[in-house]
Amino acid sequence: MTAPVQSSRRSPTSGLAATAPAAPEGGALDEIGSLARETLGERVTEELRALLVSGRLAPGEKLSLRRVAEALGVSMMPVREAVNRLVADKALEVLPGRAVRVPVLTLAQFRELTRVRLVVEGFAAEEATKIATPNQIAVIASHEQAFRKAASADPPDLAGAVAANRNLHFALYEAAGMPLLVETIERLWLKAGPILNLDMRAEARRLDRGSAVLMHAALVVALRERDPAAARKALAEDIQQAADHIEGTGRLASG
Amino acid sequence: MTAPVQSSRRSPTSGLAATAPAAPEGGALDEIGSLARETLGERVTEELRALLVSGRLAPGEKLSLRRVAEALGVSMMPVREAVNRLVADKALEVLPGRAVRVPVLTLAQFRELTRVRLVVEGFAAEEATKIATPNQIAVIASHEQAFRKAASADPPDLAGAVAANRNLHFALYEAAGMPLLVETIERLWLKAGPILNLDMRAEARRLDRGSAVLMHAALVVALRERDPAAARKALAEDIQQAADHIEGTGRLASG
DNA sequence: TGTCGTGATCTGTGATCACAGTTAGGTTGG
DNA sequence: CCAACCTAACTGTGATCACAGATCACGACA
Repeated sequence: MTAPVQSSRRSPTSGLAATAPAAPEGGALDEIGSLARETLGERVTEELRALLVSGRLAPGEKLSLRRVAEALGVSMMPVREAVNRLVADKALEVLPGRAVRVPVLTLAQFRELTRVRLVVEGFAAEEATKIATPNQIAVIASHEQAFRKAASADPPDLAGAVAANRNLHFALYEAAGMPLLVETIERLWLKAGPILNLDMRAEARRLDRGSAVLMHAALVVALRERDPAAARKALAEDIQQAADHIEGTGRLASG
Repeated sequence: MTAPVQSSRRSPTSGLAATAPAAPEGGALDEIGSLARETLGERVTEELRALLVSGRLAPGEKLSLRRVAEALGVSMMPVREAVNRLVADKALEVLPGRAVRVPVLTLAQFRELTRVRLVVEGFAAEEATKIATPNQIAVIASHEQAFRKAASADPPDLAGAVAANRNLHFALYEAAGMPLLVETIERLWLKAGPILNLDMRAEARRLDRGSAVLMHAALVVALRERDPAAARKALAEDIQQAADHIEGTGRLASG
């Protein structure tokens, strides 16, 4: 005896990043057509992904299929599907005892992740700088502004900063016009999110120090001046400084 | 009333890449400890992945959960799990009508895939060249030899060439010592495999022309001479020439 | 007091069933 | 002879049940 399933749609967490087929200027009916195409399992997957990249699921935290199912108001089945997908992506891991948890990266793993991010996201930044439209650049700049505001508010709007940071980066990557590349980067963020953003939420000081703000500003300037190398450099420093900070916190596994 | 599930282990397709329990020289108890923690769903996933990268599943080919389940002697459930994982990776896709099939890449998608491969695999080649052990280089060279033999045999051993080619590339990538990077590359191959290898199987001529053989040879030389830039160049040409050839076949969707 | 055994309760996995949607094939009416 | 409809057999999705294994707490024994 459990779930009144199909209806529950008040997820407090994320705004689904729909790959919606919807036409640009759709009439009233188009929404319906694209709406129903989404499976419960996919919805749960998006939910968990959002939780991971935003750091609301901490490294080492354990998940229970039944627990999650109950919390989301669905049966165990769609949760199973979602968790399996994330496990396949190594965004979650199953312990020998069958328990599912958010992986705790070792120092070596985290460094490798950072190196890969530098290569892939750096490439995306270069490409984006070459072909971004003025409109896209404006959108990126607006996210930059939102991040700056959230970071410098008193008290700092941590959740807002995390969201704006994500929006800023992905607006940049999407401007490169390479969907597969964006997809690859999303997978990397799924792994980095729990530590990076858990930390950002925990320590407001890092925001105040403002290194991220400076790097973001430099990035926008590079975009406007169409300087791919500078864009890559700014992004690389953003990633590297965040990574250095994380290493300093000692929250990584020794393995 | 159907399947005698747990036992049936005679899948006609491939030799499971077993994480086999048997320890080489283990003391009496050691074997027991590491015993198979592999799930049926994982096994099916590996099966399908192997089918995809080797090109035995052609682009556009449709899959039926029930059909695959029966062919593999398992219930629908593990197949569902495997297919879901691959769909999440976009290595398979679900059509509006709920049918599952191997994606048919558009020309634009294929070109993007090639560009991403050049960046990521090129990076891996450089890193591998820097730190590969002599032993690893020897293994890579042996795969190169196997590929050359399979390609130049009369008649050409197409399946052997495909396998040797895969082994060669991944031995190289693994030598970079970055597991996450290898994982990323595997996902790219999952998408490229169906077209690349379907074609390699279909057209023996490409092997005879020998461009792949030459690039591989140059790669091994670069490894031995510790020349990262040369290694990257050889690999890039290998990838690019194969891609150019595929574009010429016109098997890509117009999209 | 410390330690081992034991059982209740949790875990994910797999099977089976029910269902809604689509597709394809065959038949019937024009 | 062609077209349209209608039925029957498929599709994946989701729910429910059964099960093996692991964990943890409680209790008994040393």
